Amino acid sequence: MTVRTRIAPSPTGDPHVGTAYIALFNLCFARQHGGKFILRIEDTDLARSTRESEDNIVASLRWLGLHWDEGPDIGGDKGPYRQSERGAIYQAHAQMLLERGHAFECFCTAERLEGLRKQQLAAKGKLGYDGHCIDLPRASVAERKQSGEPHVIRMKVPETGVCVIRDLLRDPVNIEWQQVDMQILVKADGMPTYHLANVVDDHLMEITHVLRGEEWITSAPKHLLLYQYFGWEPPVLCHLPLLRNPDKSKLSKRKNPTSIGYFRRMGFLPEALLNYLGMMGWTMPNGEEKFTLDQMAASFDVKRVSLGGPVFDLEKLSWLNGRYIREDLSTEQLADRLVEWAVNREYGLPILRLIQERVEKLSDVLPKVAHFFSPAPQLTAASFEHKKLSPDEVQKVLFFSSRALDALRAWTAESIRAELERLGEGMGLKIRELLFPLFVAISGQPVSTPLFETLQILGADVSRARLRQALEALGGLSKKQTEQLEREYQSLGGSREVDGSS
RNA sequence: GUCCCCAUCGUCUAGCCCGGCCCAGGACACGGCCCUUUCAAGGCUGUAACACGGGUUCGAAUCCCGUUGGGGACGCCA
Repeated sequence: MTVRTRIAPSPTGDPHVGTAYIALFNLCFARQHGGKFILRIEDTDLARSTRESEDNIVASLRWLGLHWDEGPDIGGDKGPYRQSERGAIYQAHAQMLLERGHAFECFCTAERLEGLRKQQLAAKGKLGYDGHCIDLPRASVAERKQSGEPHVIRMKVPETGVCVIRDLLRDPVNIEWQQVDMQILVKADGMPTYHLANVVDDHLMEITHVLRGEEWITSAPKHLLLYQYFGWEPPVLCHLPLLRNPDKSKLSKRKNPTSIGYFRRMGFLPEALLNYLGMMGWTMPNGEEKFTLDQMAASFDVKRVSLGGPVFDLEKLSWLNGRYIREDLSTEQLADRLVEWAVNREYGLPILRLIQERVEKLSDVLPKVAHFFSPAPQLTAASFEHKKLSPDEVQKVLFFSSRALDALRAWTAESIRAELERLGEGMGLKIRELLFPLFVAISGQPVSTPLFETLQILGADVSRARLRQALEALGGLSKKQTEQLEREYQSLGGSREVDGSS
């Protein structure tokens, strides 16, 4: 038996706790059944998939204490899709589907598809491809391909009948084929989409069980159908509940800290975080809440997973973390952990570099760098009083900055600077005015370590959390205000909301 | 809008599959008391839930149907 988890790299390479959550359950499931657990990090979106972000993901998961088996070598490499041989494998498989009549070339333009979507939306009917290119004559297809007209490959889907999904937890789930879209399998750039790559990889890697997030249920029919088209045995599927924000929506970085790096930075112990993840939707048979990975794996039973989406509760995580510090660590060990956490060179050196020329005594250091090692500062509206900026403007700056930073691809001081400068221009504010609320939000004071570098070192998630907390200290934003600000931000040329997930 | 999933304290959950032992148990948070030079921690304790309506049954948190509510999917993202 082989179980796998598949992970898409986030742009910053800092994986989502949801990723670790799924990986944890896969690992326990595999161990319980004496099988292998394989974890693949890959993305067909080449712009996102860098060696560096992959390494970061591996490092974060290892820090948590998660381990996995080496998967089989597909196409002569262990790496991602960018490897040419891998690309050829998907091409060949797509070709196979084309020849067997299970797929077709589609030349529809983005404009046509958009128009179609608008029509469908207006008609309040179901959304999806209308089959425009499904019966194109062979000769015409060949000709248009010859002339270099961009095209994609879509899968065909039965017009009638029902797809029965056997799920370990919610068996059976019935979805009518009519509801299933003619999914694009190969993009215009020749790269496979997740759906094709996923099925082909899993088969070649001899994956027998797939435990993944609930968000995949509705695309399961596509995957099952591909297995059928290829004549392969599909894996056993199991869809786990999704981690939630306090408002019950899918756990997202806009509303919560979600990256493993955030929890690490805020001083959570990996064993506590992993333990906490283990009690999301799952309990030990004896009801014990504190348990190690080994204990969890030893008594794991997927049937004990409860299906309601668990809300990620920072308070309970903190309590559990406290238990680990109190109960499992000697004072010597605590000292070691603290040193390892705080004054290691990787994290500490860049910080010292920022303050070395601003201190006269060693005792000046700690107060100046406190915001790198402490929870969010206690802020009130008074903290943000400024002779030029009105409270409304302060709020606006915080909101816009947070939105602007969300869209950033690379979390570096340089890109942060560029983005904020652009924002300042758009808002007609001097950079020093724009930066004032940010200094306060991040460090609790109007003057502090250089902001862009500070943000980089703190990381995207911690920074985001501080901005969010600052906004709350200012009284919070109503839904209406948020919408209003969002519109204003759009009119400034800001990008739309994006939320990376796994 | 269409389809799918889900539904026990504010939150995480036990119980549900195999109806009675459940006027529902534990944990976080919150309140009280004890311990204590302070604050924590610890001990004791309190408030707090089977979404609603119909069935089935001698009996339903547990089974069935409906309603409501929440979530997810509907991308040349994963």
